[in-house]
Amino acid sequence: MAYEPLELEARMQKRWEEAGVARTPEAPGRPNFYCLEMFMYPSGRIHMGHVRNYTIGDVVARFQRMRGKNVLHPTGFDAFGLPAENAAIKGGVHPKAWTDANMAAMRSQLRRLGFLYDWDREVVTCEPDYYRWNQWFFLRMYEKGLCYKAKRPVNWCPECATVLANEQVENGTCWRCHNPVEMRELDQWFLKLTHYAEELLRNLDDLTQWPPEVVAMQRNWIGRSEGALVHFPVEGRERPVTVFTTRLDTIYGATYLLLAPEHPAVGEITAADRRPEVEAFRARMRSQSTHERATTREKEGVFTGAWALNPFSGERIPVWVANFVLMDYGTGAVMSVPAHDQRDFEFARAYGLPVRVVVQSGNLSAETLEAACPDDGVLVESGPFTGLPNREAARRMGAFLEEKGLGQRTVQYRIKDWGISRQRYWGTPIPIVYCPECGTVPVPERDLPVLLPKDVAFTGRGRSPLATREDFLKTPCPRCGKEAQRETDTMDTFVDSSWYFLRYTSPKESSAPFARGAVEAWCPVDFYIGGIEHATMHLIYCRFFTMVLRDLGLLPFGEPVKRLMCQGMVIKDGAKMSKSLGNLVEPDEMVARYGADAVRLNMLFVSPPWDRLDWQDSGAEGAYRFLARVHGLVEEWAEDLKGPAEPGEGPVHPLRRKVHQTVAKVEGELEGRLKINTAVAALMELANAVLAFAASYDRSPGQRFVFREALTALVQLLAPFTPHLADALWERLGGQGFLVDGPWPAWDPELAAEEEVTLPVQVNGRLRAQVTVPAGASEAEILEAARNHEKVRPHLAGRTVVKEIAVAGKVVNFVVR
RNA sequence: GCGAAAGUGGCGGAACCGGCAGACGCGCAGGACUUAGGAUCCUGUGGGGCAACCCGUGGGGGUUCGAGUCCCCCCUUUCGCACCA
Repeated sequence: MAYEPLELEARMQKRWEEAGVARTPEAPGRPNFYCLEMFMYPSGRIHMGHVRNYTIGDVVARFQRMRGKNVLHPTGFDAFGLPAENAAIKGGVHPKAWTDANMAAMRSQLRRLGFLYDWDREVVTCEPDYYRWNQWFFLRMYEKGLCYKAKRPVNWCPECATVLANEQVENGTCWRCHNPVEMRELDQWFLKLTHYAEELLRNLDDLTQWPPEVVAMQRNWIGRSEGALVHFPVEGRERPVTVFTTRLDTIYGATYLLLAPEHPAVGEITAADRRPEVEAFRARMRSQSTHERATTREKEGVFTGAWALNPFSGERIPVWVANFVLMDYGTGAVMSVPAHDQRDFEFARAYGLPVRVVVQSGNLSAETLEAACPDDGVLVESGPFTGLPNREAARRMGAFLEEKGLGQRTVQYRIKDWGISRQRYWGTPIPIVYCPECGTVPVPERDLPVLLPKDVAFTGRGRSPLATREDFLKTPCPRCGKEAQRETDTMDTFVDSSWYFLRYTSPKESSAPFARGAVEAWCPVDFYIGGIEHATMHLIYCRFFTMVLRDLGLLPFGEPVKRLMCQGMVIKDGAKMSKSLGNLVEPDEMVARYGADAVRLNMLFVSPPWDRLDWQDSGAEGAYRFLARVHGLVEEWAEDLKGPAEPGEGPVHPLRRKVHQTVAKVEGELEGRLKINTAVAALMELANAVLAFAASYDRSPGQRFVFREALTALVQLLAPFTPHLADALWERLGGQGFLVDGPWPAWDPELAAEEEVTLPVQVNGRLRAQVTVPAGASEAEILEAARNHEKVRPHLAGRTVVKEIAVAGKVVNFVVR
């Protein structure tokens, strides 16, 4: 029978379904393993990026189950979000209907690919059963002071008509639509990410099974820096201006002060002496978009007319406003030290402000300086601190600062609190009521969930659509009963994805977000796979949530994921696959042609999982041919292999050795470094060896034993990669049940060991011959064999052997003169 | 600009600890079987000589008996951050 993957796969999937093989096993006494892939946004259809991500996960999940573990391998949908709402605005479909239709289509695509998901545990975040717990967490955090409302300048995307979190702004543009982001002063709900900044940073050291680039990106994102707050008295202002600096040692070189255009002190200190140019400058800065501000490199500024006092030197220095000083980092004010900071240097040169060297690291002179010098050195012109090495000086100056009440040492983080308010419909309603009497009142737990109303007007602009529903908006105050108004913003969908992995452990739990016992049994996640684009969004947020839930007493651990892998991007014609570029490749057509097994295998084989993969439609054909050969082998010999077989006497048959080596190789890859492409290559090698063996197979019991062992092992090893074919062939060979429940073949190191080794023989490092010696040969025996090799002798003749090197199992090298 | 990763046949890639460079596959070439083949099977496939041998992992230097792998300089590509004081 020819290899007909469509028929075969349909048959196997039906039988898996009937037998319920995907149900999560919870056998007592077996170790648990939680294999998770980042769940999907229901954008429409599955594309090759999904196929790659989920195939890698499926291989690991199936392998671990074959190894005898209980494996939790769930999936679901990150079902809230803007595209559903945009579709509603554009096409008049309700976001729920749009989402449901997409999920149905994607589910069937996933099933077709044969992924072993326990669909009974599916989590869909737009369901009230799920999002009520978002509201519940919100209230718990509110009680603990980890959730608060504040009026703050926030990132606003005019295109999406909503606020964005700091993490969701890329290069001054919206992470979703890539239009320029503006700053707007809005009342927003925030989660206190900064409360965990230190722990988020510190724990990174322990995430040794995370890709180092993700750790680096998070470290950079958290952006810890040690420094000091220093108060500079300003003439004509009661309160001083406080700056943040990491270079307190350079304070004697601070020749002027800089304020961000938005700094509140600017208005106060210019009030006495209204300088129109200051207001004009601020107005111009205000009119710039975030993107414009972020990309302008020229240093621009204007003198405020005010003067400050350097608290260390007592020097009178001018106060300027500058475009490159950011209001949202530090205090929005900096002391400018042009000799030792490049930005300050450029500014000073542009406006003719004084440059003073205060850390001498050679023979720097203010007159000849061409760029700022940030190097370490010895303090000069620094009052009582002159002569000290600058690092030592920084310590003493910090102590001095605090002693004299001039400021304090502090730590600054770049990471900010997480703004979660979204002025949109398709998300979790924020469970807050505003009462004219009682103020901000949290919705009592017994009234959860606050249901998202179905019918609203999708204006797509301005206020949240929820505000258009009087019956949603107006509600009695939970505290005093008077008429009050609900919060109409919804939550950022990243809240939904911050804890979904916990919900999978007990998805039907109705009295809590998750069952404590179930979470303790399965979590933290053993292996998590997803795209690196979430390095500073989802992967920070879910770590934060885990810490918060731990501190709320809900979890016994503070890190969600033990091992993380980021699969490489699937690109097409040099560009990332995306709907907007129109280069999405869906698996369906190829699956219809070559079968799911071939598509999966090709995806795994063609490059290491974490490398970028430029998609070529042609690849699956090779995988198909390989599978057809294996299929043909089993079809041809299955009957014969039922005949008498016994292990023969004498040396280990080379095919047996290859079998045991291959099991060791594949097992090692799937257990360890996961360079899955080389595991697939090893399977192909084994298949080639079996094919070659079959050509001279003599049907003796001894050979039959070797043949049967080899073919059986090959089929078992294929099971995680190409489960349909493997199960079908397993049945053909007389195997019981489905391979996902094992057994995984055992390998014997003695059978895998080579009896002879072939060593390269070099003369002066150049390859001259190869010698084959017994595996246990001594150094002397190896050298003897090498010396006498006919191709080596001429190279040694008439020369003096200076050195003989024999590295067991590796190489022989003669150094001659 | 700063930071990280990477550069290997016509292509995807392999070489895990410094030890035979190019596993495995695609493609290509020749052959077999065929009415035919874009099916299947066999053989070959880094370059030059077609033998001995020489050259070869972005370029240049170095360490070593031995370097794709380690060190220094340079080039290129990709990714991340982007005035973080």
